Amino acid sequence: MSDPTPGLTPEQLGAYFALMEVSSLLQYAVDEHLRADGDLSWVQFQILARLTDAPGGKLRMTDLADGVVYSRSGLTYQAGLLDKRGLITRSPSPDDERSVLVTVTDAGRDLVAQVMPGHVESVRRLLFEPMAGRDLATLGAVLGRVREHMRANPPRSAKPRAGRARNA
Amino acid sequence: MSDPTPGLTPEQLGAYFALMEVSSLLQYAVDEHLRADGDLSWVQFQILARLTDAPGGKLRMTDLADGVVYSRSGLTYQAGLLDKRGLITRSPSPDDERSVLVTVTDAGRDLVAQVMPGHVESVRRLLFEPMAGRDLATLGAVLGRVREHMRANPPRSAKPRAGRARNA
DNA sequence: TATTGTTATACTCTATAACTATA
DNA sequence: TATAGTTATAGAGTATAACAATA
Repeated sequence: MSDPTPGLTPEQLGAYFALMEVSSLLQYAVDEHLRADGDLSWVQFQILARLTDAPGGKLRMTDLADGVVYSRSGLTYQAGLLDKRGLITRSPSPDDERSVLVTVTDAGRDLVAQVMPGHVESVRRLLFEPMAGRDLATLGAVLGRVREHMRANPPRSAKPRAGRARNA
Repeated sequence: MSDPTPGLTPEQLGAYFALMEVSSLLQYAVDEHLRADGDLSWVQFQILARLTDAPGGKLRMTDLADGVVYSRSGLTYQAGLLDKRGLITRSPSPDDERSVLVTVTDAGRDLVAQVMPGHVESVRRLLFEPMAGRDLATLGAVLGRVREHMRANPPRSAKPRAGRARNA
């Protein structure tokens, strides 16, 4: 980090570490709130939030896996937990009998609504409070571009099927 | 996310999600490389890198816990693994008999050196390739400021002692 | 009493591979 | 044959609390 960093300028290195630390601290804080306010992990919250946002509150497992989890069995596990708690429902898709349609229940929507204010407030306080309007615009633009770049350039060892469904 | 987001503008929400996804993808990719090139996890790499960077290659467990891990037992666990592999050494501190001084071994330094090029190259390719010089400057500055803000504002439920040593 | 660190334990989450069923 | 999903299993990592030792 002092010297053995050929290929990255000190400025880049600093930005890299700052990014990793900020996201780590943010996720930790947010996770804590979700846990306390609704007994939800970050992954579970994301699943519920995506469903809440989807038309009809329904998504296929595959669509859901996309971006939330890095393996299918991981999603099955999390969906199992949410199902047990009555926050989602799973049923075979009419279109494709192989697919499973996941649907948020009313209880699921209620829980999201219950947890959202505190969640959002954490993010606002920790991430955006110290940020000027101009900074926000740049940050959003840059990170958006980086995200697209990363999605288009999956790690060389991207698994053909078990990998993050993002690559599918 | 469509509506239930009082307190965050759509722009903020977008930046928030982009940040989380970018850091998640980056960490995943980087972790994969570290694992493949040196059988190291991200946490283990951070420990070794910090030691490599420290004067004399030595740090106390407490200093090391700071920022790397969220519990002391977690650090003990990771240090145990690195110790077993001969990458670090642990010995009682002369100054304070309670403390343990962790030292990188030559093998540890070698491993860091071996892993660093690929690591840095991943980061460069994924994170900085799509980034303009001006973007980098802003990103670094903003994230640096956010990091300071977060360090100064630990989550309300910061544990008195078990918490991330950062708060100690 | 407070701090440093370890240990025991329990638990969560993840990933791999094998398997079923449908397209 | 390829895709969607589940299951079994095994392993990595984490957190809590209890503990010992030093300041």
